[in-house]
Amino acid sequence: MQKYIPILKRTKIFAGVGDDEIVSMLSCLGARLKTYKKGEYVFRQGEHITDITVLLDGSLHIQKDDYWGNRSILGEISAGEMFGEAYAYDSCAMLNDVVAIEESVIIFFDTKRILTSCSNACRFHSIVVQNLFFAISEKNRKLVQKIGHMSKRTTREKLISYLSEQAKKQNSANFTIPFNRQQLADFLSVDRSAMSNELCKMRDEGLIEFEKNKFRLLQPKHLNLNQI
Amino acid sequence: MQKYIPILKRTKIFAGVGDDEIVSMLSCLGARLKTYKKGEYVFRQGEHITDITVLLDGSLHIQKDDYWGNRSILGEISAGEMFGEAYAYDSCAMLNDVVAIEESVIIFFDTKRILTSCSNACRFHSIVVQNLFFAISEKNRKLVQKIGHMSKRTTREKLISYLSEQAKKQNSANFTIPFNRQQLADFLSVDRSAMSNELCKMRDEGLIEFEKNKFRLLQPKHLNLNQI
DNA sequence: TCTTTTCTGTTGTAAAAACAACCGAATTGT
DNA sequence: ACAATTCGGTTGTTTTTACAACAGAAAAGA
Repeated sequence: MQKYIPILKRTKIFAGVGDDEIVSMLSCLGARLKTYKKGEYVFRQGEHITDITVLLDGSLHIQKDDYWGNRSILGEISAGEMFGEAYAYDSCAMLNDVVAIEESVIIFFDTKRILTSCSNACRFHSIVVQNLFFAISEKNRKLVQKIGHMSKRTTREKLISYLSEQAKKQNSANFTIPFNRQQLADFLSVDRSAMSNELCKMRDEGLIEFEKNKFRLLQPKHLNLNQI
Repeated sequence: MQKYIPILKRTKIFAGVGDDEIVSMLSCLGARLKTYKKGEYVFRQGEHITDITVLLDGSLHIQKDDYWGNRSILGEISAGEMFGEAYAYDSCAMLNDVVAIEESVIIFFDTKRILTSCSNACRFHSIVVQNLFFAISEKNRKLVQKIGHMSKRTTREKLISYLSEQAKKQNSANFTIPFNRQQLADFLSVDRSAMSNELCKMRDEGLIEFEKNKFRLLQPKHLNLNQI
């Protein structure tokens, strides 16, 4: 368990907690380690889980099968990431499979013991609860934003929605995005070439300028950026 | 404050907490009431909030303006619903406006006081923390599911994704959905008539049967529902 | 440096969706 | 019972997208 302290220290759930405190909290939180071989299932659809988990080593796929058996991969989890936290509740079943795509080490924390004040009242327990809350909140915000973009009807509107958000976030009409073209297309769930085409049309119409992943929004229609 | 106890009792955050306990917790959690006139802003884009809020009376719109000033309404909040909880964190700014669309009463809870064990250790504090966690988790799950549907390229795939999920959730190939056609189209972000058209094509091809909001999935390709 | 690979933009075509307009059935209200 | 409204389905047109194939530039690797 000791060797994973550096990884745990870098996770959101233990942000602001020192090495020593993490060690003493591992037992307090009822932490358990488990290793999975490549191809082994960590969670299965329909399963009821009660633990919050962090991937310490390896990588996982979140995948889903539809009624007709078609499989799709929803996302990848890499070391240090927390997962399953939204399902760590008795009355709800996992809706996806989680599968190890290489040998992986996972640490399990009993959700109840995290959420309930422990009897020996360890100092950092409330920090962990707050961290957990903030981590879920952040995931939540990102999901809402993504839906906001995806819900637009046309590729152009999706792009405008996304680029507007980035400009706001970076507080400037000039900004850098964390995606290349293919990644942005995947994020917005559109075809790359069609998106690239649309970006260029928008550039030709004088709406935006860009080079690589650096963008600039133009024509604010007499609006000050601060008003937005 | 007293008159809103019945509403609070029905909220997710106070599930399992009795009337008396709610009253005693209101001060413990630092609750504050505020009334908003029609059109008044509850939260503004860019604002940093520190409270978790519940709408006690009235209704609110969550809306967003893009860089060019186009406004879109992302959702409506009605009495008893919690909101803003994903933004109740110092380092993050509200990304949307929240506006009262009629006279509304809102209760504010200081997030820190909810997440930190209170000194007088009221019995139900940990229940509320758990409730809060479960409520956010549930929102999170719903968002992930929605993204799963929306990320499909065609209307047909979106429908299959959504209907598969419903079948799984209700554990039967026969199930009822909580939407009419327009609502389902809005949920999946597609055009109603196009979706209606696609549904009928799928019915003609023998994939599904439906009447009103009752659906049945057919042709499981030799798959048992339990395997999915 | 030269080769290979990745990234981005471009074009054309076929497929799909949005949009608009309409109709009949069902529902609601009076 | 009647009128008005909502709801779901249908059709045709226009717009948009996905898809495929390709090419030049940039980056990475040998």
